[in-house]
Amino acid sequence: MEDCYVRYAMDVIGGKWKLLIIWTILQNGVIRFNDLQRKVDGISSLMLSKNLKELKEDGLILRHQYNEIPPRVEYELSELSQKLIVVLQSLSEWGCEVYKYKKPSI
Amino acid sequence: MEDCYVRYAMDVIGGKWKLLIIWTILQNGVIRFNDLQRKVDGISSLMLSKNLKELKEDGLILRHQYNEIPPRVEYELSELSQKLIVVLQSLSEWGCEVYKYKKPSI
DNA sequence: CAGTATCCCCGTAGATACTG
DNA sequence: CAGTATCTACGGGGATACTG
Repeated sequence: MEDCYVRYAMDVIGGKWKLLIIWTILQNGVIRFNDLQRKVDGISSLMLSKNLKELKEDGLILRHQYNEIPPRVEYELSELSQKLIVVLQSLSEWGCEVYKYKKPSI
Repeated sequence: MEDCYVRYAMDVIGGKWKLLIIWTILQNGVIRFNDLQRKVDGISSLMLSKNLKELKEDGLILRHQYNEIPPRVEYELSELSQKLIVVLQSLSEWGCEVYKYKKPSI
């Protein structure tokens, strides 16, 4: 089935938070855990932690850990997720058309 | 937040079956309920019914009902979902890169 | 043929508390 | 600062049975 790579992509960027996290890192460049939590509105440290871990395992973000006190960990986008941005833009345009279809009254 | 149209798109094509259903209708053109169920591997009539209903409400498919005996209902893709195909192809290419990242051993 | 009604399971998301 | 452990809630997805 030819759509299985699409399914694969959806597995990796699906869920409630992942795209929001990627989007936030995109806008901020290198960013730390607590800064990220402040900017991704409403996310708990648990969810952020889980999602960052998965995104890292899927190769979408890079994690840099500095063994300092207090601890410092920085996150940034990988090349893979930067390629994703273009795709998301076209998906966004399509989503906009869906929106217009569903709200013709506005 | 600029990604909300993406979220909107994901809401509409998300879930386990929707892309599979769209893909199947794309390959078959106009198609009937039971034919669709046979070609979308593993789907129950309940799930197919639910998903077709939502896809229709979101403007992705067209439903033609003929009041015959036995009843005949045909489904086909709308223009909206045909525009989606191009986007899905680029998403599929990206998903393929993710796949290559995760399985460098193969 | 083309569905709907009902009940159930399990995985994702979240709240709370705690730690190196 | 940067997380993890534990428990709970909710909803998508599914099995089964039934119908115009």
